[in-house]
Amino acid sequence: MTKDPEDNDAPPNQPERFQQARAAQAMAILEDYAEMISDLIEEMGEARITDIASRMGVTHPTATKAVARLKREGLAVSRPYRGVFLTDEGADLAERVRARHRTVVDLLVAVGVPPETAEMDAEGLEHHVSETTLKAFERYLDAAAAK
Amino acid sequence: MTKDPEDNDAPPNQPERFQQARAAQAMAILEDYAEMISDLIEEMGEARITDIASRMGVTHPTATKAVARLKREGLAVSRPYRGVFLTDEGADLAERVRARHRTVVDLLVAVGVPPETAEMDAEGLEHHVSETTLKAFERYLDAAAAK
DNA sequence: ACAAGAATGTAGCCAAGGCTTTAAAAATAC
DNA sequence: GTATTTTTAAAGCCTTGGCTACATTCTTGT
Repeated sequence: MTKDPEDNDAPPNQPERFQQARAAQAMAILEDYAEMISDLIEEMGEARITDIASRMGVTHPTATKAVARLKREGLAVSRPYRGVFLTDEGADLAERVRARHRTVVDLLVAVGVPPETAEMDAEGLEHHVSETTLKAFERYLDAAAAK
Repeated sequence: MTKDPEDNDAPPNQPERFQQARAAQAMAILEDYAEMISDLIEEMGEARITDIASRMGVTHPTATKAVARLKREGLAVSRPYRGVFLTDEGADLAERVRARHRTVVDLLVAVGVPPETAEMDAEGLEHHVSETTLKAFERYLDAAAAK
């Protein structure tokens, strides 16, 4: 065992890595709700709290709180007893999230993950895929398609 | 806009997908701490609260609480003012996490992600990679190596 | 028109995972 | 052997994101 304090071969940026992973996690829920609201509006013309909750697998009060956070962040608007709508910024976010989700699923499938599993895992994975990695995924998929 | 309640083309398992992503998240921090403790023991012969905290990028009280959770889950043991050690179960977990981390980084690099970015993203991604997906990654890497 | 049921909102609880501040114990230095 | 410094612990606060229970408001059926 090396108890020598000199022998420190941990990457110096390791704390930042974890901090960044935590930051990504903080965005994750907002992203999920924004995308869900966007989906619901597209499919049913409006996003009701009840529908959001049931699709997210949470109770209505939880959905209400999440929507409150979205509103606080300027991503959504709503009036009491009415549906929830996205601001331009929120709609933008939802669109980016949706595109990223597709890319992640496609990449997983491309490397041999069963589609059903790819869908499952992408739900958690997508929030931690950086811009750089996303670009790399797109390039890989393009190359594979052109093969 | 389709307000027809019949038109419900959401996958019925969508709530489960989100619930599973949330469950994975709950394990994530335990996994990170277990792996970190394992790293420190290997590198320095013991894992001290101070070192754990500084590498995780948190304050010591936060690290202490995390260790308390690990102990509660039967993954670690420690006595006051002594280092932290992993139980067999904890060591097992750490080893699995470490292996998975390597596989994820390797796969990212294999599809064209810059190594530094791969390290970064893997920190968040790894916790959401299912067994099935991990196996697929391994097969892909084997195939690429044998090419 | 109004009663019943469904949807939404509000209040309050809990655990997790951060933080700061303060206290005690251990290790070290003199 | 004592004093100082470092490490650990303890207490208490905050936010997030779940929950249940209860109150209110809409909507709908008759």
